[in-house]
Amino acid sequence: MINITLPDGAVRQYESGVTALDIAKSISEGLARKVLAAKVNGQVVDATRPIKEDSTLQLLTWTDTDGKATMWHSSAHLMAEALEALYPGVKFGYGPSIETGFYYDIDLGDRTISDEDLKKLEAKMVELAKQNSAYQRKEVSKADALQYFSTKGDEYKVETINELQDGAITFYTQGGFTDLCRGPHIPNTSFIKAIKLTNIAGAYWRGNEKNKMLTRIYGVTFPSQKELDEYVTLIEEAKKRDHRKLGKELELFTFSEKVGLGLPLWLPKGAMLRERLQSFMQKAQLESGYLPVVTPHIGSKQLYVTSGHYEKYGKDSFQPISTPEEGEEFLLKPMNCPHHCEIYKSSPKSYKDLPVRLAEFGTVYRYEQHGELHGLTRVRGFTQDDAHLFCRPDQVKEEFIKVIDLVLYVFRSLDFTDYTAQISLRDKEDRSKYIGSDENWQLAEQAIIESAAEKGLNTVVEYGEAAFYGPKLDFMVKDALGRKWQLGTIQVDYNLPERFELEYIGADNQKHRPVMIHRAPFGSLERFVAVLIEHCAGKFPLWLTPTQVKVLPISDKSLIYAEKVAELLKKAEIRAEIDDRNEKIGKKIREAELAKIPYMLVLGEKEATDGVVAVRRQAKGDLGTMPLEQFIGLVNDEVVNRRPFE
RNA sequence: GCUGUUGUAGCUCAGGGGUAGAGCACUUCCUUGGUAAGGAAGAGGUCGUGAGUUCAAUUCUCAUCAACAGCUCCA
Repeated sequence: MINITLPDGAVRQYESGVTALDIAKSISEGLARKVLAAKVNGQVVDATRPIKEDSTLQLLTWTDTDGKATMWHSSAHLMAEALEALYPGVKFGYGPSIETGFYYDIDLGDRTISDEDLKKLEAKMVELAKQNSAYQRKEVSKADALQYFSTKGDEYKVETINELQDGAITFYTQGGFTDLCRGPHIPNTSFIKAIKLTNIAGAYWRGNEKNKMLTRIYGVTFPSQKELDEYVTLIEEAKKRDHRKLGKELELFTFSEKVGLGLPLWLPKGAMLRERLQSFMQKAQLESGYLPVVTPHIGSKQLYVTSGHYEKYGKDSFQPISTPEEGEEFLLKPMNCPHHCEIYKSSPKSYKDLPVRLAEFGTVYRYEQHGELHGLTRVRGFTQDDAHLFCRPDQVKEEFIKVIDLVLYVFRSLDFTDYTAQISLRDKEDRSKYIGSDENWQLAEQAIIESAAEKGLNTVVEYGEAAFYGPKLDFMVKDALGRKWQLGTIQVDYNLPERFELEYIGADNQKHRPVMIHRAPFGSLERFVAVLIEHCAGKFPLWLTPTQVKVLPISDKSLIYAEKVAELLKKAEIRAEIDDRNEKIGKKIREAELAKIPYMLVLGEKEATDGVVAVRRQAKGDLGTMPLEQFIGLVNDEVVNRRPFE
């Protein structure tokens, strides 16, 4: 007999060799019907694997992330089975589960597959799922594994097996399909009730652009049709939040082929929104001891040779522009830090002067590959809320923590709660991508890790995500469609001070090297606005929104009163507009609602007579009448406290 | 940059070998209307661009540009 400890702490006894599924059945049949996989001693395994020693056990169902992942991974196998049935000879790459759903990379040879084919494939999957095929695990020797896939002619699997250790290779078979797989899998295909294949895309074999491009089919499955319907609704809602769509509708920004790809044009409403964000940041920075600086949009090529940017990105950047006579070369600035280093150097510094915090909304230009451009989130010209802190080594941590505080203050002020703090470190294998000594990197990494820990940040570590001159603490958020973007970033840098030979005179009257902290809480204004739009679905908080109040006279008869009200609102520094068109009130309201104007004042003869305003709140409706002063007080309160829209 | 899909009016989209259509927006007139679309008339497009096939191309073919999805990249 063995002891099984359940999540609630209860310990039950079972025969050795019992499976998680057996245990589930012993608890209740209903539970057993829902079990997708099991976590035994912290490891996710098949619910049908025998347990032979005392263990802790958690039964995984659809509500567990690992349960979903197992189901989706099994769904990838089901899709592979369907593919093989419909397209004999198809070869398979990788087929993992992802955050929502799964994909499988396949090689169809000369054939192509279209969106219409996905319907057939879905139908085949449904048909196969109904056969209740069990997912059967089998341990195989490396030789046998190679033999199987060589015979089958699947070179991708052969390549994968060649890199595996003998003795650690398993196959899973369901129905007539066998795949190389570590597992785990759901007990059988009947759990997969609703299937949606979402899209087809190309993907390089093993993610390397030098390799052959395979066809990737994405899909998602659910335990019932109801959940699939909910998912479809969710996707539709997300699409409505897309900042590219809302940016157009709300007249915030536009693009022009003639101006150039990835070069956003800010329309008046968007520009004003941007300016408000800038003033907000400037105020916060002034309070935190930052000093403003302004630098030009171009800099001598030599500047970037010194910084190392030229060597690293020179050929993948906009190429230098040169003077007509002398042929001097200048680069559009891709970074503000070299300029700021030169500002630091413009006067000798004492240890008493540090830290020096130089801030600039610096517009930078980077060549991004054509296929990378994406709305405002990935552009070729953008403005960073950049600053560089030059400090003594003993000040690094304190400064770093203050910057974290600032970033968190910004996020809080804008109601951003869903973000992750990512510690971006060097690639473990390839160190050639980075400049500077190991010692400096270790110091920088340590400063970041310690500061993040001290602030109690929830962090994830990502290797290979560091900048070439130093590690970063990146604040990541997701867009409406679940794509992850880096917003704020804080970087510790021991390398640029060396390259620029930055110095200060210490208390010992000797020259010392300062440490630099690069930081941008918004990251770029473009990306930040994009994410903000999606975050609030275009319903900006009152302090940011372009038009705060729309004054709606019911007819010409109340026009004079309405104009007076609009005038008084403007005097109170409230962004008010009047809709004096010859239209019915219903239409004016509808349009203001669709434009997501937070407040509407409906003014007719009654209000004019009583000297009050009838207030309507976007999406909420009529709030009744009140004196204008009271309404102004309401608006000011909402603005001062930076309340979110709802 | 790579693979795939798409490109028709300011916007959203229909159509299809014989030189184009809807809704919204816009203009004018009528209407002075009380909390999400009042009525009528009108204006607006060489169907992304360039070639080819054809008596004839916006429609078919090719190239090119751009957008979208994914991959790769991201100081």
